[in-house]
Amino acid sequence: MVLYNVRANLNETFAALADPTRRAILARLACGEAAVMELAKPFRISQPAVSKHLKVLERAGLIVRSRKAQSRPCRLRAGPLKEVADWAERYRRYWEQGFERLDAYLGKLQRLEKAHARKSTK
Amino acid sequence: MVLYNVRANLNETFAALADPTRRAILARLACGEAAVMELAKPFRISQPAVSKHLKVLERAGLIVRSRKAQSRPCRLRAGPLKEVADWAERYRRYWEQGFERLDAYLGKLQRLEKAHARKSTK
DNA sequence: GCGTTATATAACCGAATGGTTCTATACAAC
DNA sequence: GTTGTATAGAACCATTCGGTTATATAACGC
Repeated sequence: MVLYNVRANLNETFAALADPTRRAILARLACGEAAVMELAKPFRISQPAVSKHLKVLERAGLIVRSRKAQSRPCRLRAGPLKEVADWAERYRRYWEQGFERLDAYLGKLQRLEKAHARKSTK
Repeated sequence: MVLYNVRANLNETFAALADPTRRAILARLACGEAAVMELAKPFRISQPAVSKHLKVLERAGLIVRSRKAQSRPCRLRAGPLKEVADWAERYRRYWEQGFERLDAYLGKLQRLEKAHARKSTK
C-alpha cells in the first residue's frame, strides 16, 4: 500500500529541507514535473551541484525520477512532508498557548505555594 | 509583539530538527522546563555535547534559557515549529491527492489540448 | 558512427557538524 | 575561603556538506 516513503525518516527529511535550494526545488516541483536543467536554471550553481541536491531529495523520499529520452524528470513526492507536518502538529498547543505559558503556569504555582505556606504557618 | 522567532529562519530550524537528540530534547521540554543535567540523562553523550545541542536549539529560537542558581533551565519555544507546520501545510494537497496526481493531471491536460486541437482544425 | 544534449560520477576543497577531553566559570553550601 | 556542583568554552578530531571542475555515460539527431 504505502509504496513511497518506506525508508524515509525524519532525520533525512529535516536535513534535506534545511537547504534553501532544495526547498526551492520542491516548490518548483509543486507546479509539476521538471527536468534537471530546468530545475537548475534559477540558481547560480553548477549542474553537478543540482544533481547532488536532487540525490539528497531522492534519498529522503521527497522526489522520484523517471526516464524520458536523455532527461531524468523529477516529481514531487509529498509523503515525508506529511510526516513533518504531523510531527510539528504535536507541538501546536505550545505555540497556540503562547510563549509565556510555562512562565505563567510556574508563576501561578509559586503564588499558590506561597499562599499555602502563609496559611500553614498562621 | 512577536518577540520570539525574530531571527528564526527555516534553514536553521530544519537543521536543528534534523538531529534526533535535539528532537528528543524538545519532546522532553514539552513536558516542562528542565536543566541541562536532566536533559542529558537519557543520552550516552557527554555534557558538553548536550550543551552544544542546546546552543543549536537556542540559536534556532526553539528554546530559551533562564538562570536559577547554578542551573540554566531550558524552556521550549514553539514559534519556529509553527513556521515548520505552516511551511509543510502548503504541500498538503500533494500528499492528500496521492503521488499519481500530477501524472493524472498532466495526462488530462494533454487530452484536453488534443481535443481542442481537433475542434480548432475542424 | 559522430556530434550534441542531458545527466551522473569522481576527485577535490573549505567550512560546518557532532563528538570527545580538559579546563574555566558561577554559584551554593559549609 | 574551600569544596562541590552545574554549565560553558576551548581545542581537537573525523565525518559530512555544499560547492567546484573535469570526465563519463546515455540517448537522440543526423
